[in-house]
Amino acid sequence: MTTPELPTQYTPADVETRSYDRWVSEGYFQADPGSSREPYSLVLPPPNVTGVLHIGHALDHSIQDALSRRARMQGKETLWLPGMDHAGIATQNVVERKLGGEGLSRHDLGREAFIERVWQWKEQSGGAILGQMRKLGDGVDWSRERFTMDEGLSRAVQTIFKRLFDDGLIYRAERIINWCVRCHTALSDIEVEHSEDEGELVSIRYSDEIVVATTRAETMLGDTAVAVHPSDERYAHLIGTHVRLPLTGRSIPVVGDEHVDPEFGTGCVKVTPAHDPNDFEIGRRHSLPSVTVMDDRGIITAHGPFEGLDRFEARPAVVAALRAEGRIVAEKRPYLHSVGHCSRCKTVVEPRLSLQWFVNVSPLAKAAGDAVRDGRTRIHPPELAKRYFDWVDDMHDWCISRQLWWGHRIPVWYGPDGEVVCVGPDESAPEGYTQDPDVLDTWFSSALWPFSTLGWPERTPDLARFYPTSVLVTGYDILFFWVARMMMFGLYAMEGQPPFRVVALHGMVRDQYGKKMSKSFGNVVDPLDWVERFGADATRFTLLRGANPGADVAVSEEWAGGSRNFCNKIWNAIRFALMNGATVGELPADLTAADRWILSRLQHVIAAADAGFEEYEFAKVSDLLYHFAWDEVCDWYLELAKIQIAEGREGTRLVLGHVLDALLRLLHPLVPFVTEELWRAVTGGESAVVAAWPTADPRYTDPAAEAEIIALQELVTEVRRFRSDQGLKPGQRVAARLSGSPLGESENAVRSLLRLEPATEGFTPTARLAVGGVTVEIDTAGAIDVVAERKRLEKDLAVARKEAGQVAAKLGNEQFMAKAPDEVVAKVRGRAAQADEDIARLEAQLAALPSA
RNA sequence: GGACGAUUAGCUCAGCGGUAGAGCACUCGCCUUACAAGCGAGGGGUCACUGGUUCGAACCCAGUAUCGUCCACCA
Repeated sequence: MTTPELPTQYTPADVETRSYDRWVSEGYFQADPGSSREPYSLVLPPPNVTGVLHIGHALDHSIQDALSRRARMQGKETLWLPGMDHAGIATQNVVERKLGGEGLSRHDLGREAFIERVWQWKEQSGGAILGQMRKLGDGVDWSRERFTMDEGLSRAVQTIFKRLFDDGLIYRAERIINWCVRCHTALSDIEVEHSEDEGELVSIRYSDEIVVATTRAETMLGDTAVAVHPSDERYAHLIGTHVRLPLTGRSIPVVGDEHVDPEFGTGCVKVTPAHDPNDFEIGRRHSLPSVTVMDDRGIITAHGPFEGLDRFEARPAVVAALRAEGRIVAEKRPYLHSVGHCSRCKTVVEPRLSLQWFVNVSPLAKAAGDAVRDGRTRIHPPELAKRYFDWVDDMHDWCISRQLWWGHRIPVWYGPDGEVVCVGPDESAPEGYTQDPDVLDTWFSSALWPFSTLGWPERTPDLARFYPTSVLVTGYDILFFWVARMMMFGLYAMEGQPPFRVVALHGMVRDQYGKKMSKSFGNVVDPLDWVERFGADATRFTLLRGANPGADVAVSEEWAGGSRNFCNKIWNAIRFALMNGATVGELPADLTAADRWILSRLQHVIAAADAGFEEYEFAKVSDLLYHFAWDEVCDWYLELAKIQIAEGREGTRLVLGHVLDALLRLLHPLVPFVTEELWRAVTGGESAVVAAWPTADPRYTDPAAEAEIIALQELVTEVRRFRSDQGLKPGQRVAARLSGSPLGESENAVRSLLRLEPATEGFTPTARLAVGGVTVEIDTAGAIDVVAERKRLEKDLAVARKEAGQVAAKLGNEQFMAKAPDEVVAKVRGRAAQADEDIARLEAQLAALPSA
């Protein structure tokens, strides 16, 4: 065994630069589809190539790394596949902004040169992300790194598009879509964020009898009807008549439509089919024309005085003009209403009539719902499944075309006479056809990630072996964007096999007050900053300690510091063990109670850790190991081991080695760097990465030893409490006489821990403590603070009497005795006995106190 | 407008039917040769409110309040 000199303080920067390259070059993270081991696979939610990883990614990665490292240690053929997403609109925006800084627009460059620029940016930005992942210690299979715009993944996109097209599940239609006037593209419904914004609700008189209300006055230029409820008595007689539209003088019909709520406002609605989704539907039902009054930049195109104005300039201008004509009958300002914003640039989204490509999601969404309903995929925590169903069961068709340049180009070509041809991979469009200029929504290719990365549409060994993946780990915020769509496409492309068996959702990382992190608020944590200051292990451990399933994680520097301290604690425990000759080997039969106790506790901890991992309870697992390591191993066992080693007990060295070896392996998935270093030092093994995951061994379960050590702990704590209360310095030795129930071999340990001298000639006890049948008489070699001690004993006595009273009342309650389960009654009886014992003890101690 | 979640110690959170817990913070005492990034001993909570179910409720049910999140085409 090697016994390297470990410094007294652990320095994460040193430890964390040593292992990663070796892990990769040894091929530990590289999966083999040909092995006979049970497969365990997961795909990394691909970060956007645009940015750098934020603390939320660090949480996501820490969980996945923990799961995959444990699976690997369990002997499974483990694949964690990394990669990145081209993130169409987000990336294009970033590069456009950079161009803007040079005074250029993408149009100045032209499509091809612009895309070239984006690729350059991708190389640079993507590299930064890979560096971050290495620093975090992500055990991913670099040989399988993928990018959504790779050739193979692009083939997958084209293949599934063609398949969906041929199945009639992709269609092109003129619809009202969400349009971002800044990004110049259509957006899907979920790319629109709604917020309650201030606006102005104006009521406009269209005729003597008809008043309509609107928050978007400029759209009235495109009105082609007024709608009322067909059974609204006030207006029924007007249906079929016409009114003259103010400002334009156009004559528009009054129609009756069920959509109108007679209770709301005046009961009359202006109908603008080209600029409002509801109005579009009304227009369809009544064959109304659509009049477009705004272009793709939000500039008014309707001929007249407003032409050329931006929509937000036109709005007050139109209102002013109407007021001048005496048409405004009421204004409500401020008027709070829900306004959609582009999720990328926050610009107010404009509903716009436009020709776009859509996925008919009905059959796909049904299948996606069923797969979770029948348990082929389990959503964890289950509470979040309801959200998933709500979404999947009522999904609108998905607008997939984007008027962008960066992305997968829509594989549809148009002939000179309007022919439409969808071109699959390895096919080419007929001569003279031109390709649709648009690209696909970035989530279209993300939806293929779990199988496109494994080689689909080819039938590769990876696909056969690692699909469906074992688990998907991601934040609940992209349940709809991504998870639901992977489910839809996975089930469609892979003959009903869902992309993952489990979806394990985590929350968002928040600051120490539970507030959302935002750049403007200045509370954003950069994971690399923490890695530098506290270490990657501490950063990961901090995140995992807070990771309750589906719940947000509040983190702070204090927590990170605490995690760093924990790593240091482990470091020093190992340092102590190595200095004391801890070793791994066959355990002898003659072990002390302390040895048997810690071995027994270890078995419980292994079982509990397994249970926690199975349920994705990372906070529980972290907490469990934290307390086992710190409270039990370090604070008690190590202290007892010191005494036993001084006594020359060989078994203790072996137990120490055994327990620390197992503890390091248990901790390795959570804090890989420091455990790797220490585990190699303790065991001389090759690497914790490929070490076996500990399994509980019932032979070491020992309730008697556990009871014995618990009794010892209580006794020691009580005496320490006395010493502390009495102001006896820790170093001060006092004489004591122990008697009563058998402490057996532990008496020496108790004396050592408490620095109790044997009672010799002239021993005159000044205090008598009794715990669990053991009586300790102490000669403090001087007067004790009788008043303080009496006060404390009386307080404890009062507590004990109260407890005794409560418990007696319970035992005297017939209903309780009749209905409570036996184990509960037994427990209460135990409490009664304990209370009686406490009372007797405290009374005796009080009686033994010398009078003041 | 719907749906879901939360409300427990100063802060962040566990506990989800049988004696209120953790980390950090706080108080007191300690440089006890693994660790002061440490050790020992403490203080601190009518578990949001009101009812109900139960022998027994932080935990189950109903309602109220306050936060939060998601979803929504009400002009």
